[in-house]
Amino acid sequence: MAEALGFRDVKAGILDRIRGGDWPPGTRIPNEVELAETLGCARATVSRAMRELADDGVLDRRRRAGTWVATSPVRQARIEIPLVRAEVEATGARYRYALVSRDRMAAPNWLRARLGLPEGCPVLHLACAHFADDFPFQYEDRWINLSAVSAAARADFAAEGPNEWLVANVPLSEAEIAFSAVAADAEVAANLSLAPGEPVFLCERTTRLDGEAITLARLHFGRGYRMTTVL
Amino acid sequence: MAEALGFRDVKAGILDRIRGGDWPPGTRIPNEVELAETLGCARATVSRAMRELADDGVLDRRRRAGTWVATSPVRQARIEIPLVRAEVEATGARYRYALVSRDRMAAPNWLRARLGLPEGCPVLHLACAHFADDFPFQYEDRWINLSAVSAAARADFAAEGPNEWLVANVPLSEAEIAFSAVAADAEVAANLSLAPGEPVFLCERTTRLDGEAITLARLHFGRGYRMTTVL
DNA sequence: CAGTGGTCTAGACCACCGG
DNA sequence: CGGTGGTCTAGACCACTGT
Repeated sequence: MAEALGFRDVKAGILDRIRGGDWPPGTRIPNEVELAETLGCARATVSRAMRELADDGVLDRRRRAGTWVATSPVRQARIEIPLVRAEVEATGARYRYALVSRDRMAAPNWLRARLGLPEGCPVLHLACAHFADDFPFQYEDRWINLSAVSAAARADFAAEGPNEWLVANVPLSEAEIAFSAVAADAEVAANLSLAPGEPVFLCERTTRLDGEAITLARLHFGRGYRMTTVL
Repeated sequence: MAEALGFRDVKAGILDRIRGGDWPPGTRIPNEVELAETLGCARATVSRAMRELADDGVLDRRRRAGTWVATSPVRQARIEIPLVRAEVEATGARYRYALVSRDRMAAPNWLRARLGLPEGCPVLHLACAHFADDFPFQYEDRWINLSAVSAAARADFAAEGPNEWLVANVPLSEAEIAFSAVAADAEVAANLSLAPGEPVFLCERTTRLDGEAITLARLHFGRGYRMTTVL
C-alpha cells in the first residue's frame, strides 16, 4: 500500500484507468468516499483530484447523481496571451515597437455600437507596429475610451505600447477575446508587408471595468502565425 | 462581521481590492494566515481562493517569498473546443454531416514528418463536410494512423463523423491544438463555398496516445467564424 | 427522502528558498 | 534558520436532485 497519496497521484490513477480502457467514456465511476477508501486517502484529496479533472473536461459530475467519464474529451483548452514583447523575445528575436499614428476623435458609430459608448464619446485611436528583428510581427489597431481613462490623453505612446501603459495604469479589468481569420485591408497589408487580401490571424480584445468599456484592441498577426495550446 | 465566508467571497474581496486600486500591480499582498485572520475564515479557504487567482494569472505566488498582484494580467484564456454537432445545434441550426472522400494509403512524407510515422505507415484519409442548415460550416481534413487504430479501417464513416467515432473507440489521449489563418485552396474553397484565396480560420489538432500519433485533424471553418473565450 | 458532490474548519507536516 | 506556500487529514454541514 502506497503511503501519503497526493491528489496528483489520484488524478494520474484515474487517468490511467480511463486510458487503460477500464473506464470507457460514459462509465460511472466510484464516488468520492469509495475511492478514498480504496486508495487509502482522505475524501478531500479525492475531491480535489476529481474536481480538477472535471475542470479539464475529463469527467462530468452532477450532484446526487455521481461522476462519469466524459463522452467528449478535450472540451476546452488553455491558450497563452503573452505580451507582444515577451512573445517576440521568446523566439530569440529582438523586439522593436513603433507608433504609426495617434489621433483623438469622437468615437465612430461602429465603435460606439460595439463598446456601448455615448454619442460624441472621446476616444484615442492608435496604430502600432511591433517588429521581430525588424520584420513586422504584429499590427495593433487600438481604441481607448478617454471618458473612462482620461489619463491616456496625456500619454504619447511613442516609446511604450498602449498595452503596457494600460496594465500599469488601469488596475484590472475583465477581458473578452475573440479570434478569427480576416483578409488584410490596405492598411494592414502595408504594415505587415503582405499583399492586400492575404489571410491574417486576428485577435480582438475588449476590456471592461465595472461594465464600462476601457479599450478595444485588434491585433493583426503576420504571415504564418500560429497560436498553440499549453497544457 | 460576515458569517461563513466562502472561497468565492475571498476571491471577490481580493479582486475588489485590486480593482479598487488598493493593491496596484506589483503589490505584495498579505499572506494566507494574515488574510484568514482578518477575514475570519480558515487558511484553507484563503489558500484555495489565492490558488485559483494565481491559476487565472491574477496573482503571482512564490514559496518563502509571498504573493504579489501580477504585473501583466490576462496571460491566459480558456477557449471551448466543442464538437461540431453541438456547436451547430447551439445556434439553433440543424446539423448535417457528409463524407466527401475516404482513402486508405501509405502516409505521405509531410504527414510522416509531422506525426513521426515510419515509412509506408498505413493511414486513412477522410474529407468530411459539416453543415448548418445546409450551409457549409466546417470542412474537415482528417488523417488516422491505422497502425495505431486498426479498427478504423473497418469503419465507413458514412453516417458518423471520425471525431465521434474516435472518442467512442479510443480511450483518451493527449491533444495539441494550433490555430491559424490560411488561404483557402481549391478543395477547401469548393467545400466551404468560398472563393479560392479567401481567409479561412484553421484549427489543427494532433492527438497522441502514449506518444504515438493517433490522428491529425485539420478543421477549416466557414466565412466569418469567430472563436471566443469563456470565463 | 437519502445519496452525492461541494465546501468549510482546525490542525498538522512538509518543501522550498531568502536572509 | 524561519517564514511562506502547498498539501493532507478527519470531521462536519449543506445544497442539490434523482428516485
